[in-house]
Amino acid sequence: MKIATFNVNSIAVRLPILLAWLEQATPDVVCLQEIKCPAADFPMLELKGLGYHVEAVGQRAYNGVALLSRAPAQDIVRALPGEKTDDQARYIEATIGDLRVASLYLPNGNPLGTEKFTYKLAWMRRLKAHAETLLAREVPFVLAGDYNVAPTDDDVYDPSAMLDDAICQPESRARFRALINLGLTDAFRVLHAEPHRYSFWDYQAGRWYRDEGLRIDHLLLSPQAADRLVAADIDKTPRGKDKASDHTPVWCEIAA
DNA sequence: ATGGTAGCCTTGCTA
Repeated sequence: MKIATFNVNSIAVRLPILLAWLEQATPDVVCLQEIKCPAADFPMLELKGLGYHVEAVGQRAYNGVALLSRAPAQDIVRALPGEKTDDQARYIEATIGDLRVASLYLPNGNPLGTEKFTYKLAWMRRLKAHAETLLAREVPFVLAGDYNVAPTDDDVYDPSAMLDDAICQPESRARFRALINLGLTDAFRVLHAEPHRYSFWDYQAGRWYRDEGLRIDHLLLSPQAADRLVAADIDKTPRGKDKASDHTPVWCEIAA
């Protein structure tokens, strides 16, 4: 089963690029982030036309996540547990085949010293707690999405330029490592040792043209899913097109 | 050089 994560930065604007990528890459499951629309406005028909079931959690203007899957999604959870007052559309999880799959959009957290960074760290604490719950169920799972964390300086084009960014803070990285230390596997990194492979390039300052990016989109696998990992990579093709997202898809293949 | 660009339903916010 091929599972991908793609922050589209508006599904309305990115639909042509997404459809072209689905036809070329033929993933079985796609975790989308930043759809930036209410679920009712999601372009269901176009995706059903390519053979995908669609489940989305959205809101107006910001955030929003979705799951596309060739097999129907079952037992859907539409929010990250642990905070009833959090109404930001950042999490959806479902059973697809024999896997539990989540599409998550972790808060960016900038600027430092504000409630935005506090919210990011609290969200990461909740994600860890929920991962522990999933591990206790002993069902293979994949937590895929835009983590807004570059795990190490190898995942950053210029660490000195990111010293004051929430994406590279020691606290952000410590909470990401806490997820890994539960026994989760970074699907791309475990198969690719080479540094400076990116999934995001800022629109500004010619970052894409100069390959100055960040690796912040990740697929974290439970031990039972990691045992079945056969391939993973970043597909830069969609980022090079006209009207591209600032992110590009990351994918992994889990043996049946 | 504290800018630059993109998408929001905009005159600023988020990234």
